[in-house]
Amino acid sequence: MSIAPATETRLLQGLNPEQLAAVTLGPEPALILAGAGSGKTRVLTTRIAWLLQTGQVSPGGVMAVTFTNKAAREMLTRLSAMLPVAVRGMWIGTFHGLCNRFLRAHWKLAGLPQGFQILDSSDQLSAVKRVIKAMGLDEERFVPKQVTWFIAGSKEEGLRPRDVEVRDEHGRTLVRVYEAYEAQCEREGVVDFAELMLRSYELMRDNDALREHYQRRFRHLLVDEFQDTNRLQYAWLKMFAPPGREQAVFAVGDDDQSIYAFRGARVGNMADFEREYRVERVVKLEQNYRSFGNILDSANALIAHNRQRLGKNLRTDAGAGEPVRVHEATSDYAEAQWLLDEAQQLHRAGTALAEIAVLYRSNAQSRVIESALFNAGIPYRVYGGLRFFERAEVKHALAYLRLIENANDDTSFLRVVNFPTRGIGARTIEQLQDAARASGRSLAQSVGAVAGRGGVALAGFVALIDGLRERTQGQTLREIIRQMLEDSGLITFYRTDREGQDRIENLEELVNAAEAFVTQEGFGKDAVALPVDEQAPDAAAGVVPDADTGEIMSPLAAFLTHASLEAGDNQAQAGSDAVQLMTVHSAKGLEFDAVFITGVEEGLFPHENALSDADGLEEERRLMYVAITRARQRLYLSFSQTRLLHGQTRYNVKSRFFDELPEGALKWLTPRQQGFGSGYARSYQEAWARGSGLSGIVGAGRVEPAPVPAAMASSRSSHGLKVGQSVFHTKFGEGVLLTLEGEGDDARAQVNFGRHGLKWLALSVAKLTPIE
DNA sequence: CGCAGCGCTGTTTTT
DNA sequence: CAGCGCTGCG
Repeated sequence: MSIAPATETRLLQGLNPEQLAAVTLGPEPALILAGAGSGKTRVLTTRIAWLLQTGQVSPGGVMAVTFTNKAAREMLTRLSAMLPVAVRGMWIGTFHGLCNRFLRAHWKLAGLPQGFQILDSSDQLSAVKRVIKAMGLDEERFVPKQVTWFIAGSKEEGLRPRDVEVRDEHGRTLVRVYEAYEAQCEREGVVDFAELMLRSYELMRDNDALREHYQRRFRHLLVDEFQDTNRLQYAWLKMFAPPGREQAVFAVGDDDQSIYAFRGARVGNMADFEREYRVERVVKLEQNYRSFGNILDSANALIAHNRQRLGKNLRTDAGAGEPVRVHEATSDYAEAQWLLDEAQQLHRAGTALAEIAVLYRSNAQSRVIESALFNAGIPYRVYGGLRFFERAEVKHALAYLRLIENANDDTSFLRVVNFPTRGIGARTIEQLQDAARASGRSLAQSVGAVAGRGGVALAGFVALIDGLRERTQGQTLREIIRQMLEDSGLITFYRTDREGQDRIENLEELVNAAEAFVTQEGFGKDAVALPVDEQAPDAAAGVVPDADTGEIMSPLAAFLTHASLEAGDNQAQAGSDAVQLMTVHSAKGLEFDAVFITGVEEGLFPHENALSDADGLEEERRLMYVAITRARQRLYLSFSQTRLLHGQTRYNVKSRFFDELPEGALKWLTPRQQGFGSGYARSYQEAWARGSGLSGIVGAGRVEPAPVPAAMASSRSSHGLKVGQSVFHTKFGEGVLLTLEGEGDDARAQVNFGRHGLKWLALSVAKLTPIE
């Protein structure tokens, strides 16, 4: 190794022994179990820098894969801060970004048109809808969303239509839809996200020369968030670096933070990787640099309840710190009010608002909190809303741009053929689609087949697009977009629209985004570097065109690719000092001085839909683990007795996760519930006071009656139970009565028994005793 | 063709 | 409750 030792020393300075071991591992397969806050990104980037600096690999021999653009950017930024390296030759990016790069280079071999465009999820949904319609299927039985899910799921398992196992008629039809969808994408020259992965995988698998070329090229592959990879992504990786070869795969992940099983992530890939690659060194990064002891103790104790683990325990040198504060509220509204007060106090004591995060399990919970913050005039930012390139007006504009690039993009055609309205109605489009279907051509190619007034209007639309294409020939991206905004009538339309001002601003912003895209440093690197794909590689000569040399694709096509691959930030005022509101999922990877985890209730967190199987519960627990480990100094957990959900008051019990946290690390801000139900008496009274619920309460059997307000005594029902009431069951223990149905012997009650779940009980059979 | 009103349905999400 | 998609009317 011909390096200046001084530089190497500087690079490795400050790493702890585990990190150092990971960073300086030899060229062998390695699995790094990186706990939350253990300096994972630092290890990843330092390793790349170290490999480069010590001359073990050249930039062109490095591939580093992440899941999100943000993570990829972060890696690039940190890397270039460490080393004055040309990041140019390195393949650092998201799985999909790298696949795009690969397919742009080898489009011909992959059987794609040169300027193929990428469908985002909403484009894909409308494409599937069209297929379902065209096949004359019932959308009730073949729900477009589910069909889309089926297609993406199949692709992510590596299955083409012919590979999918069919059990019944319904399955057979699904496969036919999948087939037709593929044919349609092919015809229109578009690919969806999963297709990017699958196509790349198949090309590597089937083309020996190409595969050998890339295997020779990439010496070091680094994978971030390995626990989130799906089957196809792992298979893809194995194509670039098969087990038992000399390439070094450096997989970094944390099985305890696997929270995406529901979308196909396979934690099992970690164990498979260890086995298949015969990993000798599993390095655990357990030193945590983020949180204080009580927070980590809570996280460790909680996650210890999961059975399926590789095993890992976080530790810190930071001391115990503050206790984890627990708050019980009477209602979601009260919870929000309390949280607001606490946040204000923190802020007054010097915590920046942006360092305060409010986490929740599902988006529906944000509303109450938002309104509390809004009314108090505290700035906040909600993550996960509509993102820039997903906004309707922006998508309209992009559709025009896509048509300029590719007239056969039917998805885009349908999106804007009558927007702004130009007298092209449903029946005209119907005729056009029939004609297109009959001739197997695109909509744009079929306009001639429609007669009458509709035909004229259609011809006018096609002429508009053609005109735009001709007029913008050779213009800059900025000019193209400006011209399109004018000619399409979008600007004019929104100018007369009541709420059009914001939309016009967004369209202006699109021009800026394009400008930024063109001038940004990375231009020409990712989407734009469009290599020459010289026919099929000459296997005999061993010459394969590589993805890093070649011609430039048009700025417009590059920009459209960028827009699909990176949906942009969500609109909220980034940068300003504001409380951060988000789901636990979107909090992954982030950290804050103070964190509120709200709605820690049975049915919500863990979510009721995840309770049907043990795996579901374990994923919920990992989710809670992720939430807890976001906090640096202060952590709050709160739950509420009642919550307005779907317009109905729900009566909740505190989450079972509280029983899994170390009592010594917690501080209850509200009186701890003693024995059965003391916490519920209040909710019941409140429910009564509000006039919801209401049939009254009678002590049944041996249990003493609750103190019943006089007004209620008159409305007793025969079973003596009411909604919101705490009850005791000999088998399931304490619970809260959610619903009452039927009369007399038919009366049934739905009860939330916390860890035993939601139960329907026949009152004539079940012994339910009210608890005070 | 466009709009108003009705009814249904509610986890988590990146690319 | 609230957002969406579909229907039916003008």
